[in-house]
Amino acid sequence: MHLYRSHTCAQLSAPNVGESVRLSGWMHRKRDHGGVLFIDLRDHYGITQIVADEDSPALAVLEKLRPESVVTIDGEVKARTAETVNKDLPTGEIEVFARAITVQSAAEELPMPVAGEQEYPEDIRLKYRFLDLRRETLHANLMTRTKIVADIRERMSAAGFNEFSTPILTASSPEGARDFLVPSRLHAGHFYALPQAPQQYKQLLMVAGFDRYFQIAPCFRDEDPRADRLPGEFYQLDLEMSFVTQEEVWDTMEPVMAGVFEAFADGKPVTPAGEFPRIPYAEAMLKYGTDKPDLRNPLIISDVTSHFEKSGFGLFEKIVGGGGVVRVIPAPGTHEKSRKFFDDMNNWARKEGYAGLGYVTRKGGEFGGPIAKNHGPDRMAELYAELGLGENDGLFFAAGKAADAAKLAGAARIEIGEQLGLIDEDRFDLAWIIDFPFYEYDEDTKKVDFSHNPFSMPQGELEALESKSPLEINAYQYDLVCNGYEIASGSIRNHKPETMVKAFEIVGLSKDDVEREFGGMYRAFQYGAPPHGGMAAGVDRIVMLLVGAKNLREVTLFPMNQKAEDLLMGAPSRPELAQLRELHLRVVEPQPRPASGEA
RNA sequence: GCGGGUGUAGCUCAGUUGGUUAGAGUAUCGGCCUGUCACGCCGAGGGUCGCGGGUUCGAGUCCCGUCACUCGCGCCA
Repeated sequence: MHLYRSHTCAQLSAPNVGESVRLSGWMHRKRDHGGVLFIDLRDHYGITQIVADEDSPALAVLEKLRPESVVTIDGEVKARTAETVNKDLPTGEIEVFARAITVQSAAEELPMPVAGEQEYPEDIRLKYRFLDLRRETLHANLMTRTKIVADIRERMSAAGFNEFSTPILTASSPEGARDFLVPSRLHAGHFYALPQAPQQYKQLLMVAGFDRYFQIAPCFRDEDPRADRLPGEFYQLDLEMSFVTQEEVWDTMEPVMAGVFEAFADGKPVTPAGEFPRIPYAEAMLKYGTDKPDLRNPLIISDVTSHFEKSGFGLFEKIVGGGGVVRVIPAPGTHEKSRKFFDDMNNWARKEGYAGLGYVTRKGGEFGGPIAKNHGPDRMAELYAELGLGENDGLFFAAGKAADAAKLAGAARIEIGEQLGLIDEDRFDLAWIIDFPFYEYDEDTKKVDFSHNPFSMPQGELEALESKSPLEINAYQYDLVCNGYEIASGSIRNHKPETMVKAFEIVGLSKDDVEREFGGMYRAFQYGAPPHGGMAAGVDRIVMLLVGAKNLREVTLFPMNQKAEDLLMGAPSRPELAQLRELHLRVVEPQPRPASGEA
């Protein structure tokens, strides 16, 4: 017989009754009745009940062992009597009567229990991640993740993509996020950088003629995390295609993305391939107040600025007069909501850091609230008619500079949708957001900068760069969104050196800068580069959506905490002095903050 | 860097208006128990109320500071 097991803890059922078997696993739960004792023996595959009584030499050993100890049980498969069958357990028709036990590894008292799905503090979960990962939900999430990744690989291969691994030690590039740097031993004062994405490499692969590339690629960015953004490192489905328009990228990837979602959506509806809405960025910002709209939310924001150019409501008139806008979010069927509901929304907006959220109530056709009073019932009725709102629909107002109003309206749309229970949780609504602006005006630096990816091709190419105002140029750039999350981002790349130089000139970088910062790629484009484009999809976020997790740590094996510390391995840590010397480094400790009064 | 939330036993939490010795469940340890599957029953141990300072006759409770965890803003092409 095998040293450790003849079966897994999920394999035995009625037909095995009478067999002598050997099982190994963790003691999930122990139920000690004195003369008889039950163990739920758990392994990766499932749970089997072990039973021992006074006829078994295992009884005395099992009584002393703590949960999560690892044991090997030799025993006999017995049918359970009708009253003792456990219908909730796949192996519930049988149990294994223990004849002998080998303790492989006894467990100490646990800092956090494995059995049960209680919540535990994040720092303890991370420090004892190996225990946390034994727990049912997290274990299942990670298994789903590996299946999703395998499924992605199959679909990408079937679509004619080839997987390549690109370097991890590479050069720092000045665009985008903060880099992680790796000091060079051989070159004093020089550093490698970990890739923020394999962006330049995959473009070089296209120049090298590989036509369709993909990779489940680790990416590294030294930025502060969010619930949907891991600190430090994350994985992307990175892909690139030659000789394609952006429409072909979408048409190629819709079946892959819809296919993966459908395969793991557990029957929940998914936007079918070929039917992903394509929403221009400007439209998304107006209608949803964000570039990553949750399309499960039926509320649509409208611009009603023209109604308030001359209004009895002085505040809006003043805002509009100053070049601002007024946006509205409907709150359908709120005639039975109390004043508190509307005031709470206003308080919510203030808490979020906005000036406030105005509102109009409407109950059986009667308008209420200060905005309606000052604006007048006739003009309110006119506004409602234009918006197609009914006699029991409330209306929220976000006013201010266009960008601020859009942001508030977008946040309010989400909040109202949630408060009114308008969002169908059991759906995956996918859509492309397209036509992103190529440049944006940075209020802080008072200059024009790339709004997203500087490697994107501007729509209209060189001619547009030379003839149009930078802020009017869109890029062949697109995001894929799902339920309010950005799950992929991509573009058709700028493969023409002269267009690149011009594009960078507009943000104040010279040809020399381009050659220095993107030397490899710039040089490659001098020797025959195919038009190409692609995208990168956040694997972590896709898994998070599919398993219904609210946080990326629930789908990540060994995540770091919010301060980018690995509490299990103890990273980052201080290196030995000798290591620093070898790397030509010296640490300059940060100065303690001066005590108040000394400054 | 900034703002919100949380912090009481290993863990999940309660703790009134500032008032006697800070409680419960669970886990742990001991005892009992032959059909449980979140087994049950009896008992015990377990606390710098995150930390520091202040107000007060008296602080888990009020004030100030700070730390940890977390969510968000900035940031993330």
